[in-house]
Amino acid sequence: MDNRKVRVRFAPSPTGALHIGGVRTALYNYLFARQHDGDMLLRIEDTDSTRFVPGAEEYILESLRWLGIEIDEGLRMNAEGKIEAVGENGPYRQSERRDIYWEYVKQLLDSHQAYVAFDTPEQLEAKRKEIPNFQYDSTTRGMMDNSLTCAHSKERVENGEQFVVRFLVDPDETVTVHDLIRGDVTVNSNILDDKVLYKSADRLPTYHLANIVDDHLMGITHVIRGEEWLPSAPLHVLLYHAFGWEDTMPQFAHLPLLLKPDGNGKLSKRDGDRLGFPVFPLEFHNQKDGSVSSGYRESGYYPEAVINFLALLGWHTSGDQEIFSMDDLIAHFSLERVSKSGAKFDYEKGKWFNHQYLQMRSNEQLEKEFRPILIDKIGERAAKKYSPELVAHIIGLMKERVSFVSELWDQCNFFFEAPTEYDEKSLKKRWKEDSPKHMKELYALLKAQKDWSAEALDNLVLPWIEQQGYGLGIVMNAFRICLVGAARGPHIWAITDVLGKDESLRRVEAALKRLA
RNA sequence: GGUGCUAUCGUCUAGCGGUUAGGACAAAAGAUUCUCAAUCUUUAAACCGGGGUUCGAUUCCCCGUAGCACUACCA
Repeated sequence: MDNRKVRVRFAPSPTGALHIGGVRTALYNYLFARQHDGDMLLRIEDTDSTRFVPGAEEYILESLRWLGIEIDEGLRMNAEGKIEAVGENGPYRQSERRDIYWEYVKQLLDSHQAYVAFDTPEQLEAKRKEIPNFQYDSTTRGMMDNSLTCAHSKERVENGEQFVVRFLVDPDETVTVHDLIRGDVTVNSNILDDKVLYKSADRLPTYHLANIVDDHLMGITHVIRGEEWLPSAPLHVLLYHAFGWEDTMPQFAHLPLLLKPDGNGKLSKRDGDRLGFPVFPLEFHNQKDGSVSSGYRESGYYPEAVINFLALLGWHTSGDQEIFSMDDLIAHFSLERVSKSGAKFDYEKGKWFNHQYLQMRSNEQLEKEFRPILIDKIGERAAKKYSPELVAHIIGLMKERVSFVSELWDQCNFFFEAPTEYDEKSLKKRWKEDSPKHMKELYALLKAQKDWSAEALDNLVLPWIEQQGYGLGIVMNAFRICLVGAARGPHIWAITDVLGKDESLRRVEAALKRLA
């Protein structure tokens, strides 16, 4: 069984935006598949018709495409944004596989490993109230309304009465789940209940049945999923046994959960709103409840940074390496090195990763990303005056200090716009009584200067300051305020270099008018 | 309540019986500079508690404690 080709699947349900924890599950599946030259499948688990959210499926597939998680089989989004189904094992939406599941449900019914139950939700609710810790199992099914207790259940089904099919769990059996991350997990079957496998109301199976049947039919070799599934894994093992599929039962790996950055509990949609960071890869407009959730893409993250960040939440190599490309991850990833405990989500570190990836980009690349922002800020006509080369040069001066392209404007705005007001704090600290006098003299000095190179200005202004007996810091900072409007920015000659002589002098003039 | 999983700096983690318990984020300090950042250097910061096993436990076992998950005709 172990020389089969590795096949893993990501099987989200279209009940909303793809949670960042789900993204990590998809990523780990993908890394594992690629590393073993296996297949990555995508299947949609939409067996709960009541929770379906329009657009969620598209959203999930688009997210994976954006992140560079490629799907080999099943549903995926192509470059044109169209959803396509590839592979021989379809359909890949569970809602389209009704007939398949019913065949297998019948098989279990015929072999007396499952039975039909007529108890209504209301009756079950009443039982739970009546009996503390009520569980539908070997100790209670004899007093419930099902084919085990009712002689004419066949007729009732034929008469169209609503029913469910329950899995018959034998008591006092030891069930062992071998988990690739946690080792053997053993439970007694007494704690398991007779899970509902199928509902006649919508003619759809529940997750448990659909999951096992699909994984079997699709030749899945490794089930890599969130830890929340660990408690039901013994049930799944029992189902494989019931069908006689022991030999091809996939191996399990239950991933640790992503936890809230503060406090306790697993990361939820609300935490994003509450703490001000995205918990979804892309912005999502929920058509069902009208809510809008922010996304990493729209927040200015690079997919590589999100991938890198997520990969390290719950997995690490033995070395000190922090920056991993997708190829690096594929080369180094192993399930054995996945942590067993949950990881608190540290948004600050996510920003740091984006900073790293932004620094790796060329100025020319960043210029392309920044250009729309520039146009938005100063208008198309004004932006045209700045060549790609010049803007790339400006970005080169400032990129080290930002984590996102969107932060570039606040750092670079003075290159494109003369100050219209002067930062009060800077003035208080850096604009002295003598500053107007200094600036007037500096203005005259610079006006007479022909060579405007940084080197020439340095050789001109510094000796002059010394000659006059002025303080270097006092003059330069006042000059900076004239040019920038505040005490910030790169080296002063880098600024004069970009602005040029005319604009630099104009700004000194303007400042003198306002501040003298 | 029941069942299961987990437990190293504030956070993500390295460590797989003997280490000055390492790295990164965040924090602090210093250096640098005309400013703000960035950068560099440095500092502070952890083995949940108790029993075993062992010459020796952060590491292995048990108990406790805590956290998390599950406990639906949801996935």
